[in-house]
Amino acid sequence: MKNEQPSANESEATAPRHFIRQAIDRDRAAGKNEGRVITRFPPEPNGYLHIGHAKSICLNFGLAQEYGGRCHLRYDDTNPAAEDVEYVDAIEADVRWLGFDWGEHHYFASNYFEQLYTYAEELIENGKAYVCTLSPEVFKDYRGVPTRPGKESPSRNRPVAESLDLLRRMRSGEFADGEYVLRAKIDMASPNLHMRDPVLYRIKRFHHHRTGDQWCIYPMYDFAHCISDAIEGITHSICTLEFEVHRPLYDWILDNISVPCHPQQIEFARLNLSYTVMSKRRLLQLVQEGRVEGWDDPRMPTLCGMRRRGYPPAAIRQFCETIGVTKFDSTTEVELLEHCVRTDLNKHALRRMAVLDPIKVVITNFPDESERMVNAINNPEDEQAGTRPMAFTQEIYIERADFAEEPPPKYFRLAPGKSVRLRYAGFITCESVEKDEATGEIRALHCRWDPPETKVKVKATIHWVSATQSQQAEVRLYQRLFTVADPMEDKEREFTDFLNPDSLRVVEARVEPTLLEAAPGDAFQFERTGYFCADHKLSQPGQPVFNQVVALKA
RNA sequence: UGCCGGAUGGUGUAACGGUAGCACAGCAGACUCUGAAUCUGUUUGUCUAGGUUCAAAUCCUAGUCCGGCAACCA
Repeated sequence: MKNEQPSANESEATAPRHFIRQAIDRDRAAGKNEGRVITRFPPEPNGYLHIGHAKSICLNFGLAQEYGGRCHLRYDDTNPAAEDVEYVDAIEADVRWLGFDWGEHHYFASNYFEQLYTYAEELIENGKAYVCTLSPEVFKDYRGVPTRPGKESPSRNRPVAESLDLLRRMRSGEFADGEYVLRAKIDMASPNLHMRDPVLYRIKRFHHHRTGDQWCIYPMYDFAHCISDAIEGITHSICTLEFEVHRPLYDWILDNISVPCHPQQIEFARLNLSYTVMSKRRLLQLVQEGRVEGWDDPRMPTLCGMRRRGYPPAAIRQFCETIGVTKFDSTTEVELLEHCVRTDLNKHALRRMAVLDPIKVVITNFPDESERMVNAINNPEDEQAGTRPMAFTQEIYIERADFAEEPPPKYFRLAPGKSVRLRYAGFITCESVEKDEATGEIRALHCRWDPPETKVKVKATIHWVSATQSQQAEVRLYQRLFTVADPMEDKEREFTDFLNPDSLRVVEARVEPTLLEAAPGDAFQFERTGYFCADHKLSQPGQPVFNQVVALKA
């Protein structure tokens, strides 16, 4: 399937003026940054991107596009203990797949290590930072708690020259991990814990995926992030709510060093989705415990999972626009995401017939060996998609659920003595039921056939495939990964207790022969059943495996 | 019990002193060679209490409830 780029008016058409757009409008009206809008998407390469990241990606890249600016892709790779190059490539593939392009603007915080270090020395020289010798345990004690102020470190008034010397020796590898840290000199009595002389650099002997063993000291997020933003000339540094309390520190650092500009940090609420979990830690746990088949398992809320599942990127973008941007911590119902997926696929997916749980129907008045070609419409939403021929034969398969021996009230489909229309192929009336004598299981239905021209009044049309011409294909049916809307709600139990044991069901379906030519990623609507997509991992040439993207509405 | 943020139907959002709107979900109906799509109708909402005003979701005061913050993580 083609990955169409998001058009500029894709978001503008329905764009509500959420508070970040309003802030940017105000800045531009006031002539701030000469009206430029430069944003950034700053993932840490320590896990795979999920639908929550998509919200941030669409926001940052979308805003840049909307205002004629640009968005940088920058890795926040300041903690080599957690990060790996494996994730870098995966992140890029996901952002591209979503439809966004960073152009030349591809950066790593680690590219700035030398500059960052220079700013650290500047801070010391200005008396705004010092090297502290407190051990981690004592350090914690000195920090105090939210309701009680902290205590000043004995190192706080260390002479500038001494701190400078110590920092240089930290860098040169003279000390053991954790022996010294560089701290900002702010206010140990601040009600904001992050302002109580926060750590700026720590000694950490870890091989970095980009800088190798060049460094044994690494900057903390708070120090690296704001300066990286300033170096890149970011105008609006958009992040999630939990960084709100970091904003005073973000501003303090930039106010106390000679950076070229001072970006503005703006926080918004991260996405929560019902019937799933969204933290990297828990997603990793599902993978490691083998609860799913990997990060890209189609049941995962990861972008690679959704890609395999067959979610169109345009649907995810539409979803991200629809949910809006606020500072209110909320949970969006997964039904809305599914609605966006169906809306997109309804317009674009070719229709095909596939019988997931086949039961044989023998047409009693149809000549043996003979076949009748019918014309099936490929996509009623798109005339350009044309038609295809389908062979109607003496024996066909229909869905087991489309026959009821004792039909309940309001059951419109096939039953003994009752008629239904076969999609594009006339009508059948059930004359007799052939059962296995031992088990009572229905083996086949014997039906009389009437051509399409016949004037018959039926309430239902069902799908079918030729028994002799259809092919076998593996189809994977998915349900929600969890049985409850909020797997984290019950604090007494593990979220894995709520895993849905039926989240994956594999069936052998009978499909139209042309479906065997489906290429990985091709999406179809199996009529009356749902949307399906050829899996790019499990499919073999000529033998596709289909993932259920989403069912049709009941 | 400290600081920061937040509160509009079941859910997500809009309205920025002037008719509480949209989408999803639900329900009912129309249409239909997909019980889909489409179309129509419809149930349900401004956290509470005061105040300002001709007029308050919106401004003010007090409260209630919810989220975040005490990694040498990001």
